[in-house]
Amino acid sequence: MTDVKLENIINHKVAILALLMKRQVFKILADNNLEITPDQWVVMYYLWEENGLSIGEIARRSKKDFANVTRIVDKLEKRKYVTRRKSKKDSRSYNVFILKKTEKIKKEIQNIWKQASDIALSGISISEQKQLMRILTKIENNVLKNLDEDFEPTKTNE
Amino acid sequence: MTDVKLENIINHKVAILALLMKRQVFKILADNNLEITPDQWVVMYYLWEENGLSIGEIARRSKKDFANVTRIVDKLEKRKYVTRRKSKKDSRSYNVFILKKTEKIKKEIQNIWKQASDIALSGISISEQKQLMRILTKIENNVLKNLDEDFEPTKTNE
DNA sequence: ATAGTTTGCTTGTCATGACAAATATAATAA
DNA sequence: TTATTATATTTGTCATGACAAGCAAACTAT
Repeated sequence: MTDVKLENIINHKVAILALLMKRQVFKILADNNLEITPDQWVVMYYLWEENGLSIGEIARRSKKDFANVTRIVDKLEKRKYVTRRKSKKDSRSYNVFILKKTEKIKKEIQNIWKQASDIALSGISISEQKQLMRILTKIENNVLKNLDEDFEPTKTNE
Repeated sequence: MTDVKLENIINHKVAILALLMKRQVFKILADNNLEITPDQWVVMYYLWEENGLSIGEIARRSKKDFANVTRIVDKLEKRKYVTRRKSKKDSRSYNVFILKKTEKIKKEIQNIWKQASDIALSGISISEQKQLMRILTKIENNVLKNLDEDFEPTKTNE
């Protein structure tokens, strides 16, 4: 037998789709001369939701790696989109604040995500969309649960 | 208004899920002491399907960037999984061939994908799975179509 | 045949992801 | 208090993705 069909594996399907979608957003961003990346925007998004988050909190919310969030914030800081300020409560920690410059591009970037989403979902009914999101959330939880288990392999001390 | 909810954007949903799934497969590969990455395995997969593909053909089939396929093949070559041979038909081109060493890990890696897939899909019925794959394929085609359009912005000469 | 174009691949650069190691500070235990 | 441990962040390394530039071979038009 020809064994596993890569195209039928959900992991691969999702990986390819994510790749294509990211490529698409990159192109739209480039076409609009926005010098910001999708991941930088994701970090800014969480700051718009709650300004002054710490690096660690951004990492947790965005599900990104701490180290990588550090570097994304570095770049945003260099480009004057955000500032770091040492936390008064915990001097190991930094709070990241959005600067005014971001206001100008906020709407524009939101439009781009909307655009990308509309293209992706064209011809897909609302009920299908809901169904899709529901199943994806279920899968996400499955994977998250499994990843968590790895960190606590034996709960001997509870 | 709080504008766009990132969690509800399909692009972001898929991106996060892809991230988590990749993280999961990475962990499983590490746990099994396999010194090969998911993307390297994807390249090998296409070679198992058809041995002797060119770099370009692998890139097309895997939807990866040419440049990146070059580098993945470099690494696979260094680790003695594949060899490059200059094509007789087109001396710009290389054919990539799988070496015997890969046989040993083939089954093992297939099992890992299967495992990862099973975890992701646990509690999701077959009909939901089919529905999911169908919608994802539809979205994939939407995005692909849109990406293609960018390369031929004005079809004046047809 | 020659110039211009296309194609196949490589190399370089930047952004990111995963992970490990290092640092500083905080919290906790002895 | 002091030693140990935990936490927050940073830095370094490797793999990959996107993209641009470069090179060589193939193709095309004149």
